[in-house]
Amino acid sequence: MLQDIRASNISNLNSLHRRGKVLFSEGEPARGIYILRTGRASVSITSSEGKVVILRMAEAGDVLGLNSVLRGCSYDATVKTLDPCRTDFIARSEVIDLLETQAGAKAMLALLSGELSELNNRTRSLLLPQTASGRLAKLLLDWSQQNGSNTSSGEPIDKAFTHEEIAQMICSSRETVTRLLASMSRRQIIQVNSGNILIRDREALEAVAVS
Amino acid sequence: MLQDIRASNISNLNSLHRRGKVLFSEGEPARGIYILRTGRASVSITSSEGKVVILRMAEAGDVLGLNSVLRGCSYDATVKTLDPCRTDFIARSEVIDLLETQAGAKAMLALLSGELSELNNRTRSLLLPQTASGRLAKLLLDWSQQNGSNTSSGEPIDKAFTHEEIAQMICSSRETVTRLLASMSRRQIIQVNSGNILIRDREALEAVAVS
DNA sequence: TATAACGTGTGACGTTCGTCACATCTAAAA
DNA sequence: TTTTAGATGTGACGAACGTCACACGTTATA
Repeated sequence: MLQDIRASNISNLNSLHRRGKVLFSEGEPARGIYILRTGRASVSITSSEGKVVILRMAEAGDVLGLNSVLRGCSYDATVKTLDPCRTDFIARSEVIDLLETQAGAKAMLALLSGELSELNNRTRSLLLPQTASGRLAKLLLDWSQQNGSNTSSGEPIDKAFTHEEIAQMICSSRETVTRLLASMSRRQIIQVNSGNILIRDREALEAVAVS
Repeated sequence: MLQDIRASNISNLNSLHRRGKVLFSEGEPARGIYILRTGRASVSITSSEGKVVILRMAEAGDVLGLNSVLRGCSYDATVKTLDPCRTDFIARSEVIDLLETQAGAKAMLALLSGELSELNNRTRSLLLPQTASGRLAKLLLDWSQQNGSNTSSGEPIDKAFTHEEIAQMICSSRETVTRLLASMSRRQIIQVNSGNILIRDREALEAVAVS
């Protein structure tokens, strides 16, 4: 696997980044790939007027920028750390070399395949629900599935994001997120604690998600 | 290249389809890939309530369903022909065999890479503009770029889609598309003829696209 | 030619939600 | 502790647009 690069003889650059560091921005020539070792990072796109949409949250083990590097073009998204992060970096030329090995090519195929599936899911979650409440409900359900994958609705979601960040994930505004979370709380569908969210009525949340 | 499969010894199934035929639907187990030889087809996703979003228009040479086949899961989109179409079909088992060859793996890598880039672009076009007019303007500009890639704005766009189809491409409603096209016509930005659209004022259209 | 079936044009209306404005609350820095 | 920056809560307002309803045009199919 490409992520196990430390075991190989590829020269990689290990770095530590503070919270909020931009690893690379949309439009910069793709100089190489980053492998996230610890911490989380957001993968987002930005419009010329500054609107931001977060496409996915990267976690430890994720490879960032691979497709842009393979295509030899500019990065097609911006990656910003949400926590202090440790990363490995592999320069473009070495990635291209890896492409010639059977194992390397297959590893990259698996990575791109995974990225494609994930982007497909995100696209579906963002484009199909017509309302902001639908997108928010879907996001919460996705989170609860990733978290403890128990069917029991007892597990709280410990994703600690600001309303602003959530808004960017569901293509909405900060105020709308505040209002929707408050409304769902009032209706006993969820319970918002400091630092986590608990789903109290999964049926109701699923009903909102399809609206 | 995978698309040149006719030259190889892979057993492929060549078929003719009428306009409107569904090659495969979201959720069906991925039995194999389709290679579009002639005609166009829409790649779309559907919500449980019937809302349809067209993610891309496939054209001759495009390979459909590859990622789902590689992952061994269900198709993640629905493909419907817009014209009478001729297709080749390659069963999953043969695709998996191809994966073991260096050339096959690299060809698939290139295909997935292209798909990922395209989906990224579509995502950007659909999620970043906050208004329907912005998304429509962006769609028209994309079309004019694909068409005659001349910078001269004289080339008409000969895509013949119904307002309903355009609405599904820009996540809007049929009525809104009708109204927006009429409005842009009135403002001398475009000229709508039967079967094609001419961009008369590219500057203005670009201004609408970023709004 | 008749008659659907489908695409298009347009008015009226209400909901959703983005935006502005400001208050309050929390937590980090000084 | 005080200060300050960021996060959250909430009201008011209006633009955008989805939906319903129906008229009109234009191809196909009988």
